[in-house]
Amino acid sequence: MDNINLYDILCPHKVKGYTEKHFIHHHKNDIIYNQSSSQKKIYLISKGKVKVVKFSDEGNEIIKAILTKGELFGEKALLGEGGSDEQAIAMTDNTQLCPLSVDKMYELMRENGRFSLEISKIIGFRLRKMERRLERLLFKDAKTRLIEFIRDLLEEQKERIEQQEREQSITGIEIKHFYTQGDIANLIGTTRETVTKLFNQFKKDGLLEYSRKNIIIKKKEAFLNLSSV
DNA sequence: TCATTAACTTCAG
DNA sequence: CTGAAGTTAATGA
Repeated sequence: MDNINLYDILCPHKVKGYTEKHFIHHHKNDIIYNQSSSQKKIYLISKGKVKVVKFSDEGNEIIKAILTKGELFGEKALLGEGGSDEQAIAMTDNTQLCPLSVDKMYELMRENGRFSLEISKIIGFRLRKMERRLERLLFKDAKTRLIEFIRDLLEEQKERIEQQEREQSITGIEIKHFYTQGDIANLIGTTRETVTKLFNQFKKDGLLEYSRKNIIIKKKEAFLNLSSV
């Protein structure tokens, strides 16, 4: 996955016909859209954190993704899919979004092949990622799920990390992230406490260290070779 | 092995 | 200062 530099392509008013006023602001827990929003739009996050959730019949929420600056959501509208029971909710105050109507999106895609390609890549990638996540939740234990979650992050930041490996000594690999332990717990279907415990266990084993902004992988090889059930 | 509860400490805004 | 995040331990499925 290359840089998700969609933000550069889309939002900074490079898009003709867009004015300053196309930003939307949300507060924490605001619903950005839900099943009944007829106005289907694609959103690009320019500030804050957003979760895409779905509610089961019992009413508990299943978190499908947690997204942040530069990332895109609402892409189901593009596929014409009735991804109906899906909601997007702001997780932070002062969440800032760029909405794009589906029509505008199509227009852009028609006019600009490069843009169109980027979008398909992102959507494809997202879908695959979600599938993998679901599979994991069904068959693996919490520890494995966390390991694979981190592997996904590694994969996503591959280019940046490889460059880092070349430039720096072998003391560690830095994965940047924006997840709290609670977020991670939600995404891998476990509890905050368990995530804490696992991170501490990894730390004790000298494999990696978690902090709010990054995860440092100390022993990549050892980590990658960890139990894959 | 892990979720749950619950009490506690630390952190960020 | 306050609420959120993170930690730790006990308990039980």
